[in-house]
Amino acid sequence: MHLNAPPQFAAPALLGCLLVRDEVTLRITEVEAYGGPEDSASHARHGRTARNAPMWGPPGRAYLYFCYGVHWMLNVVTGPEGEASAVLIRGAEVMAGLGCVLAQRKAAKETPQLCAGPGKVAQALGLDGAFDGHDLLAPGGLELRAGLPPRTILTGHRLGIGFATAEHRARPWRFAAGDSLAVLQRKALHPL
DNA sequence: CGCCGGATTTAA
DNA sequence: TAAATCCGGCGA
Repeated sequence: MHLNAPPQFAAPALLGCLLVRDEVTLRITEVEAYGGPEDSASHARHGRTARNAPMWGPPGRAYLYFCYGVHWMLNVVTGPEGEASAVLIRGAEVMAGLGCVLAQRKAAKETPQLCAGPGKVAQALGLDGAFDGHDLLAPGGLELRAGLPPRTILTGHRLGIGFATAEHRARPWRFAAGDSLAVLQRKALHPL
């Protein structure tokens, strides 16, 4: 993991890494990079505020926020402390604790899309605002660990952004594991 | 202080 | 295709 790097470099490095909480272990399959004030789609676009403060913090911390009044979104803070950037965890596969995940997700059985989507990932891990700012590299609570990196990586544009500026098209912001089906709109991605 | 709209999910 | 359902940030 190279978290002390710009988000577009840290993002693909997070693919295959593990998110562990109690008996649940998820393997990250899809991520999306977000930058600082210069990134018009980032929460940091209006500068530092109470909500996005974790984005300016040291890498390896969690940044969680409530979206659409419905779902929590998990980000891994990247880049050097003092600069804002983070990587949204968009999808994952269940490696352990399937029973817990099914209960959290209120699902009857496992499917490739069980944890495909940022809201689903946080729900599967039972996360909420209490984990905002949590140190993912320290033991306890929610942990980020090295895992099995994908053999190939897919890349493409961001999802859910209602506009597409030249900056957004200039380079890829979304990355996914080529060996996984836990990826939304996989057809929109292409090999790195 | 009130309004607008969003890094989404699910069900109809 | 729309509803669910909050709150951050901006304009007044």
